[in-house]
Amino acid sequence: MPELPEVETVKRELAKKVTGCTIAHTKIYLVKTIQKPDPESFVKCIQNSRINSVKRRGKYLLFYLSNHLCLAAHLKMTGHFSVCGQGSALHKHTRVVFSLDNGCDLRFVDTRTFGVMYLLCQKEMDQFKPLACLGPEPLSDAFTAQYLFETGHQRTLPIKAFLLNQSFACGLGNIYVDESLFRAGILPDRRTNTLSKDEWAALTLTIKEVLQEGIQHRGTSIQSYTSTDGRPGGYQDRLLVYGKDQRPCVRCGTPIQKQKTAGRGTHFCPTCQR
DNA sequence: AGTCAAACCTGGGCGC
DNA sequence: TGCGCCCAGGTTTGAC
Repeated sequence: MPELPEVETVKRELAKKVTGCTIAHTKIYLVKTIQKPDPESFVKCIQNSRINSVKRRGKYLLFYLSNHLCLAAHLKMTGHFSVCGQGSALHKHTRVVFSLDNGCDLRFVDTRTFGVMYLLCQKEMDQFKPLACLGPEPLSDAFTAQYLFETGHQRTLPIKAFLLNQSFACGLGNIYVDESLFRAGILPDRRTNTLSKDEWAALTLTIKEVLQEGIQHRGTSIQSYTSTDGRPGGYQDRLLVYGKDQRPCVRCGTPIQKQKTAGRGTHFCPTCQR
């Protein structure tokens, strides 16, 4: 399940592998992956465009192209990109293939078919709602304890729901939210209006810490995620609560509990988190 | 303003 | 071995 560290890892690898390449042709295997424009226009517009850069915003991968276009891709739960030789066998769940002028394919493979792509004009990206409504990047200077406090302290939703809402903090998903809350010692269903300034400060730090460590270890590989060359990430070995239902807490030994909060499987230590 | 459920999907894990 | 069932999850949408 790609969250910010996984998407960032993919972005860095793709930037090395496809920057400067030209898209010679595109084949769409699953039409619904292409959300905008219609598939014919998508293929036509993208043909012969050069990939100038690869960036990330929240969980979106952004391919900036030579003709003032931008290809925005969201991996959702099981989407991933791979770069491979054009002769190599197609994976069963291949959804879109971009054939590049260097003899390689950029392939989008997505088992559960939730992943989506949009082709946008670079100048209309500010008005494109899914990108426009994203909150600040958690690893940016704009993401401060003061920002979180001001955004959260008058609301009454569970802190977990708050952090999963991409318009407050973009890029966080289920795994890194559980890990950040554990490290900050805050229960996932605490209402945002009950957090003290110190707790907002602690949470700000643990979010940045957890995401940075996630990136350092090239993301978390659970179920399906691998980076562009099929190598798994390594952060799953460092998780403290996510997926640890009934296992002893690393700090106090209390069994980690699992409950549903904000509609998500949520892991926490009932002793260390208050 | 917030909650909840449904929708979109497939594969893995479970019990039988 | 194989069947049926449930669950996982990011995001949007709509009902309440």
